[in-house]
Formats: sequence, structure tokens, C-alpha cells
Amino acid sequence: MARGSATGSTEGAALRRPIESVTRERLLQAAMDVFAQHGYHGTTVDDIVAASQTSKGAFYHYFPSKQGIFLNLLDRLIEMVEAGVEGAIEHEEGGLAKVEAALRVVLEVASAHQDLARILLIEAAALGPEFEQSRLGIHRRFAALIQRHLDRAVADGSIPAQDSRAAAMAWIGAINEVVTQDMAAGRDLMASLPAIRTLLLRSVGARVADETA
Amino acid sequence: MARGSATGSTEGAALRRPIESVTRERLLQAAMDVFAQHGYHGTTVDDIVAASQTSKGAFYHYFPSKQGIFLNLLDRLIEMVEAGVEGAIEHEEGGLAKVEAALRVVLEVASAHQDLARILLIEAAALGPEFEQSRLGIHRRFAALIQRHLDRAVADGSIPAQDSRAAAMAWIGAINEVVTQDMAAGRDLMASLPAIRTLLLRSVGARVADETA
DNA sequence: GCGACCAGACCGACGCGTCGGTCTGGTCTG
DNA sequence: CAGACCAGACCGACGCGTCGGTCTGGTCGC
Repeated sequence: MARGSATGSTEGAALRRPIESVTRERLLQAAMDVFAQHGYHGTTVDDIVAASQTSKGAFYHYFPSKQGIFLNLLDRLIEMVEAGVEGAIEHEEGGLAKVEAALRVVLEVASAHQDLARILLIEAAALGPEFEQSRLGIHRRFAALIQRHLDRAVADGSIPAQDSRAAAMAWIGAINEVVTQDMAAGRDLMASLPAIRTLLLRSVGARVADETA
Repeated sequence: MARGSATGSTEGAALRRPIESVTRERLLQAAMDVFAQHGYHGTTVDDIVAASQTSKGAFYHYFPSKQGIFLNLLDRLIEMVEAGVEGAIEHEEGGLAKVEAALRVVLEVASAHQDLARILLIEAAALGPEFEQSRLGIHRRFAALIQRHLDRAVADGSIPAQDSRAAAMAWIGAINEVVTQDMAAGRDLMASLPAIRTLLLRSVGARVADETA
């Protein structure tokens, strides 16, 4: 059944990273689906195996454990989002514009891939204290990204000097919450964009035109 | 062993609600400790039983299931926090002042009872999709509280008209994140108060004096 | 002696990870 | 080029610990 054999295949994947193995890819994809649908604890390895049309053996051939494939998935998602954000940001001029672009991209990505967003935002938090560190790490990673650009905005005078670390944290939290609630309520994420845009920008002291009545 | 017997005892509890049974109370307390420490999925009924110095029989006499005691715990915590907030709020004059008071109280409570905060903010999210509703419900409940006062602030002209629903959501998210991260980093929660205070108030268009350099 | 209350042995399902085994495709040799 | 040989991807039944929940047998107050 067309099994990929070599690890060092020549064909490129959708996003840079070469496909190491079709089976491995199938497992990852299935895991993503199932985790998104049933949550970490609600998902069994057998579920993933079934959804991937592979086998238990294949699973443990490629991944050390259920936890292992999950962390793997997390990393992959983070990288994708970060790459998307960085890419969208570099075309913008000025700290504030970059920050705005990042905000828009994050919302767009979350909106387009709700299952991914669910994993990153919800399921990653559902791992229990042992893994809490990994979740906090993710948040901090994004916060650092935002903080960097906020600091730049401060430097170029777009916004007043302030505790950008706290601001970045608050932003992450706010975005997280809005996305989560909107998703749960079946609302269109992009519809919330103007509101949070205003909210967030104002929070750091940027001058914004009111868009809300 | 000094067992409380009657369900309708006359003695008052710490906070209004009468203690229905000492054993029941012990179980609840133990559950709180253990859940806070190990998370929902990381906690076994036997853990709770052991920590409570009671027995499996007692546990299932008072609670229908592990899930049952957890939900019970959640309700109790929410009510406590809400009561605290409402109490602190009623003494304040003006929408904005009330909102500020609420913010301070939430931070204080979270700071003083980190274990509780952990359960409300983190563990409640760690239940998986089935319980997601309950978590969202909690957040919405608090959001509604905030929104109410924001609307009042709008009415009395302290802040401009805006999408207060979105604002309330964003606030919850921001607070949640700051508390979570601070707790994880071992930072003093109250130290973050000025920063988020400024951030949040500014976000809704309130005029604030800069406290940060 | 009845019923509320509790102790703790026990049950059974469930799910992770293992392990012996198969199958495919490549390589080496005569 | 046929056939022996091999690497390692892949399969799936099963072992075995874990854990929520049950059940029987008290004990104590009324």
C-alpha cells in the first residue's frame, strides 16, 4: 500500500519539513483530529490508531507514547502559527502595524483551523499540573513575541513606556479567552476582531479611532 | 470520633452554609487539596479518601462520583468568590470604582488561596470537552458580572460606549492569564495589580494616570 | 433493632504499552 | 538474474496495572 520507505525522502512537505513517512504523517493527522474532538484524556491510543488506519505497532514504532505524540503535535502547531505570524509581520512597517498584523493573523489562523486552535488553547491546558510547564512555555513564547513588538512600538513612540511584559501577558490571555468563547459559541472569530483590536491597542495607550457605536 | 450525625445541624459554617456533616466536610477539604495538587485526572478517589482520613464508603455515601464531588467543589468556590466580590463592590460609589474594587478583590482572593485559584482557573479547564461547558459557564458568569458594571460605567459617562461583552471577556482572559503566569512563576500577585489595573482600565477607554515609568 | 453512617475488601472495565511475529523491498552472491 | 539473506516498517493480540465504583458487614445513636 504505497509505503514510504526511506527516511530521507526527497519530496517536500506542505510546509518545508519533509515527510519522513506517510504512516507517521497519517498518525499525526489522526491524532490531531481525535485530540481536537475528544480531548487528551478522552482520547485513547487505539482511537488514534483506528482513525489513522494504521496499527498499534506503527504507533509505537514512531512515537514513544501517547504523551509523546501529543507534545510532538503541539510543537508542530506552534511552529506553524509562529511562522505564519512572523511572515505576516515582516511586511508591515512600524511597531504598531506589526502588532496589529500579528493579531489579525492569529485570529485568522484560529478561525480557519478551529481544531488546531482547540488543541493549542484548550487541550494543552488539560494535561494536568505535570505538563503545565509546557503550556506556560507556549504562552510565554507568544508573549515574548508580542512583547518584542510592543517594545519596538514604545521605541518608535507609537505608545507610551510601560510594563510590556505584563501587557503581553494580558494580551495573550485576552485573545485566548475571546477565541475560546467565540469558538464555543459558534461565533465568527473575525467578527470579534475590531472589538479586541480596539481593546488591546487602547490598553497599551495607543490612539485608536472608535469603531464601535 | 466526633462524628456529626444529623444532616440538618444547627451549627453555622464558616460562610453561611451549615456544616451538614463533618465527614462530608473532610472529604470536600481533602478533595480540594488533592485536586489542586494533582489535577482532576491525576487525582484518584482513593487519594481523596486517604487524605480525608475517611473511607471509600463514606465518599460514595456523600457523593455520587468523583466528577460529582468536583463539580460540587467548583460551585462552592464560585459562590465564595462571587460573594466576596459583590460584598466588596457594594461599598464603592460609581461604576468605575466598583469595577476597580472587584478587580482588586479577585486578585487578593486568588493570591491568598492559590490552591483554589488553581482549581478554578486551571483544573476546571482540564476536564475535557464534556465539561468544557461548565468551564465556559463559569467564565461567562464572571464576565456577566464585569459587563454589568462596565455598562454602568458607560451609563454614568466614566467610559465611552463600546462592546462591553467583548471587553468583559477580554478582561477575564487577561486576568486569568496574569494570575496563572504569576502563580507559576512564584511572583507576588498583588505586585501585578497596578500594571493590569492600568491596562484594563485603559482598554475600555477610561482615563488613568500612568503609574509605570 | 432500625436506620443513618461508615469501613475497606473486592470487582470489572479500560487503556497503555509490549512483544512475537509478518511482509516488503533492497542487496549481495554465484 | 535467481535466490538467499536481511533490515526494518508494520501488525494486533494480550498482559497487567490502575481506578472508579459496589457490596457486605459492622457500629452507634435514638
